Amino acid sequence: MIFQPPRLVPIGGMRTPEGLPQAEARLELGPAVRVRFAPSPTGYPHVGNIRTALFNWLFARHGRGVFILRIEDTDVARKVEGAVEAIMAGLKWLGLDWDEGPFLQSQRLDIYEKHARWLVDNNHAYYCWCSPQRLEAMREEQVRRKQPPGYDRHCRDLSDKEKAERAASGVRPVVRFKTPLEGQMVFTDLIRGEVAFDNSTLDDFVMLKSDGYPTYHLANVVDDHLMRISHVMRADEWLSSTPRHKLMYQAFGWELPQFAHLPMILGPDRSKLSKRHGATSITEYQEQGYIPEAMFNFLALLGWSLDDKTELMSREQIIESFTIERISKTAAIFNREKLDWMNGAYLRQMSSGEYAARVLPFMEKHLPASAARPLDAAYLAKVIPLVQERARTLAEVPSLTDFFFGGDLVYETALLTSRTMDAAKAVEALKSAAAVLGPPENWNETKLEELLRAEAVRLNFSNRDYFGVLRVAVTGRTASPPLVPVMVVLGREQCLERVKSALRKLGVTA
RNA sequence: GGCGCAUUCGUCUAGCGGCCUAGGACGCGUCCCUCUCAAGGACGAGAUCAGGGGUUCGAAUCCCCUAUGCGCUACCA
Repeated sequence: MIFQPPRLVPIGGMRTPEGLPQAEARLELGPAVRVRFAPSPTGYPHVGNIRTALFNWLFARHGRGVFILRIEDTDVARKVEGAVEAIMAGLKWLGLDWDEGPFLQSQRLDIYEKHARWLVDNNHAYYCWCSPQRLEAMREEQVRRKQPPGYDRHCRDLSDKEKAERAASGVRPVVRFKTPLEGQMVFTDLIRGEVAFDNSTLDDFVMLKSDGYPTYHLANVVDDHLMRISHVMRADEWLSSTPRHKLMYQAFGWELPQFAHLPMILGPDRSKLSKRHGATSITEYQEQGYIPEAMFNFLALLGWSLDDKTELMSREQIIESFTIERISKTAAIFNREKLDWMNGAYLRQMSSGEYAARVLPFMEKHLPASAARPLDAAYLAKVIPLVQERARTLAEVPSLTDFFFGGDLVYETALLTSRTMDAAKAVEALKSAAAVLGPPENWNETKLEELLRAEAVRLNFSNRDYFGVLRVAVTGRTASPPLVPVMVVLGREQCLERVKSALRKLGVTA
């Protein structure tokens, strides 16, 4: 159901050889910018993958072009169940909408097979029957002799008789590309400039596997051409594959797209991002209470910048100013602390209504069972604004506010006392507070604040000490939003109850 | 090992020959505000621009070498 072929019509004028499917385009003249995000569903999408998607999307939106989603599911063995769904969910979460696709390469096998056969028929590729064992032994030997590993081209020059024999053996061959033995592949990368590779360092790579599936190289090149991709924007790890791809474009007689290899995103240990680096999947960030606006902004700044100072930018502003020219060349380490800060900054600038709506799912899920479900929306609306500027992620909010919902507070009695406040003084302070909290007519913020401050002065307590014990008694903790507003939300009954409970902890029974 | 790419504060980055005694942000420290925690404000520490050679009147910026890091080197992507 996820495969929705766009309405494509063939166009003329391409230099595709006869007998092959012709390139397609949405209209006679497609937009100049056509880019794609082409993940392989071998795992859940991490921030590096998503950053690549984001840059492609930004480039498309900036240039009023087309953003295509293509799933490169050509590795049957490594395919992970649910990965495609996770990829799409991640894109949707960040608001990266695609204009065409998702295309599934596994449903286009005949296309790649045709192209591979065309290359064989036209002497650009050949069948190879070498067994995995032979290849393995060959590699070991090469490593042992300190030679660069690579296919020894054993099947490249088989006689017709030998080919016929092997074909008759029933062993399913792979198709290998016939890499020129000499010469150089030079191409211009939009980010790195001119890059050159000697063909002699390239071996005859496999394009079509024996199971009939294409390798990345074949499927990627064929699809990029067929889908009329104008700019191939992908992670830096693909840079050294680009000469192979150019060779294929040349063999097919196709026009080369532009290339832009993005700097990698590294883990804290400076290595390629992987499962070992904690929350790698983008969906985990969502669960941890990061909001898409912040993630979008943060990711955009990982390898791209607007100028020397602007950090917080709207999605529109980023689209407007996004250019390849301003993408940096150097790999970046994913800095969680800065994301936390940025997420907090986005959370703080949100309207309280919007904020409450975003927090609600986290409250429903993480608040203790003592909070009756469904949660009281009106009560929540009073509680949540008290922590809006205090949380860096939405996931922190339940634990910051749980004392608003619990019945009995659980805390160490020692919290009620301090260096400047022994048990006797704590009792004195709490008793005086209880007297203030008693009369219902005292229950508004200004009055309570005024009276409590007066009590602190009268009993010769610092505000810090006086409000401190009261805070522990009422919230069960030493840090909280401003006490008086907290108490007003909590209500008279609850507060008195808790002050009494604190006094009991201190040995006061009356 | 071979090939390729990269190299500015701990981290993200600005810088594309003189505006740089290198700017911003996160984090960190101090102070202010303050009932605590945050938020906010002020100030500060932190980079001999990987090292060495050139080119130039002048280099973080251009060239070369070295070092280091990363990537690729699969019938993985």
